[in-house]
Amino acid sequence: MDVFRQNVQEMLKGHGIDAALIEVPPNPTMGDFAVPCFTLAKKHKKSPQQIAADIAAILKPNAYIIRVEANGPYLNFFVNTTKRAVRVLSDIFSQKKSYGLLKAKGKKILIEFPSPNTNKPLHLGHVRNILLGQSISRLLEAMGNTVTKVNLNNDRGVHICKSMLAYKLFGNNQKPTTKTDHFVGDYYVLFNQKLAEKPELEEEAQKMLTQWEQGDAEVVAIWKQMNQWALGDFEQTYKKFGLKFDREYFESDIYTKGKEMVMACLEKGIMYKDETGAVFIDLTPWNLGKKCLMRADGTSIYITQDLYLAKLKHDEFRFDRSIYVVASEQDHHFKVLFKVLELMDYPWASNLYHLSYGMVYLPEGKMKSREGTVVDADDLVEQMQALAQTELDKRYPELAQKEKAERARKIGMAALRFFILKYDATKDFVYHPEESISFEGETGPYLQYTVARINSILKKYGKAAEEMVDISRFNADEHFLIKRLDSFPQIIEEAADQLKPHILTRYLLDLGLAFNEYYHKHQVLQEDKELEKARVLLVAMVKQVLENGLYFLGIDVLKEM
RNA sequence: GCGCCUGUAGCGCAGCCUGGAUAGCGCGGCAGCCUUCUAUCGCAGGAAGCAAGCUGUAGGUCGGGGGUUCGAAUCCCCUCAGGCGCGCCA
Repeated sequence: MDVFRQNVQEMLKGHGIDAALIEVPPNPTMGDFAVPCFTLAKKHKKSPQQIAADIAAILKPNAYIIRVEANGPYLNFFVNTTKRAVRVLSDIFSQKKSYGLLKAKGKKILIEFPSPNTNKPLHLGHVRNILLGQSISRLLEAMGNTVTKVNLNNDRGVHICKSMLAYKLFGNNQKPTTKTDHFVGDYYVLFNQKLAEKPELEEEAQKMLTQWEQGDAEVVAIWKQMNQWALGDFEQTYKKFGLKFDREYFESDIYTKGKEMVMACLEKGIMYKDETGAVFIDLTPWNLGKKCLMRADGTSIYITQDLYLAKLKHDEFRFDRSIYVVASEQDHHFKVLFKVLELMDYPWASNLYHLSYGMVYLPEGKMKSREGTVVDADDLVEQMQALAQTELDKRYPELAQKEKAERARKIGMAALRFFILKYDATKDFVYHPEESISFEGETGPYLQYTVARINSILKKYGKAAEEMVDISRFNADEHFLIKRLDSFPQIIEEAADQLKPHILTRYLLDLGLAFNEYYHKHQVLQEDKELEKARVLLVAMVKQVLENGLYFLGIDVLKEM
């Protein structure tokens, strides 16, 4: 715990004030810590104002807390800003990239994402999924956990058969001419178009699934071919996001094991067969209704394989916690899944967690993959980079093509990542490409630009920042910046504990904003060399923290914009 | 019908879990700083606003009602509106 807060706690010990009452005042001019005295009023039969004044008069400041003031019904504590500055700056200076990291937690955490279906390419929704998964993985690692990233390929089921059927009927054995996952997706769209004319296709797709499960040679051959196309080029998309998995699962490998688990439950009486022969579980006591786990014809259902996969993941990794990053549309599915596993008596069932996230819309409206009106992930990445490129062309027509393309890539991705991660995951939002790439406002490029500005100052300074500076030269604005830097480790911990990257984005914007205000008010490089040295250290540390924070969002910084 | 999520300035969001001091931030307004072949370390006046920065300013029944509390955006109940789900799809 923070040495300053500890001091406040100790000061309050003899006054019957619970440490839980200590809070941070809304405004920095009110001090660094505060205690509201309302609750003491009854006990002491005095007004809170009087109590605050009385206690303030008795409390003795020390080396850490240099001032205690009564402010109306509040007790306000002011820390020794010099001591804080020394500690914060030397922490960042010595820890560099590790500033904000914690070794303590040491849990084994599994995180599953983005788990695509192999009948269509990745789209905007997957992008949110991937960005959340990556960011949360990094945050959890920062807390000293071992994070295992796994991906489940949903490569079997009726939906897969639909694109297969369309290809079989209308594909004329054509080979892909486009990115191969897109090629597969086009047949899924085609299926749904043809379905409007020929409703019997629905039944045919279902029949195809049965044939697939029975190992029909022709069906399996089409399946293999199309899956290879889909999966092969998913890799390309993952690469653009720098995404690698520690373990990949395939639904086609595991679904039969799920059926075995269901059969076992049937024997134990946890599940039952209805009059048609389909297997159900009754979850009405938990207000989750009845759930079918196996069809009368013996074919498996999505949840069936998920039952086994949960167990398999535990068998393989002995996780302390297993996180599923999946859209909120499936909230119900996961409630059911976790409840069934609990009823099956797996002790680890309580360590499963569904990280649910909302929809992403575009200004044009909702995406429908059946109609092919999705925003494709690859197109989106490309579009963002093109937007960044245009911006750079305007500003630096002289810049070498190669350098410009590299900057455009980083800026485009930063725009995308930051815009998507800045929203609370539970919420739906509209993605505005143009707005996200703006260099002003709450964007990734704004923060990259802030870092680039600092780089520019440091470059002009010409030397490395030195640790030993005259702290007494810092003014209130500088101490305010330092206070911000001081809170970074807590922010990381909070974002990691709550699995909420948006807490971090908010912090980084605050810090960036605070720095830019400072930048305009005070000149870093100047005549007074002692002051210059101190300011150089401060801005270098601001840069370090911005970079550390952006890392957890997967955003690269640039030397120059 | 039932369940879950959401409702905070013109628009987009944070704050709600862990109740406290004037409800923050961004975009857009307005007024400036400023910029105008480099303000990413720099700065005369005028004009313009092409601007990736900053300041000030306007703008709020925290969806509505009730309750708990010394104190409610925050907790509880009711209610209205929107989204998602309640599949032998995934």
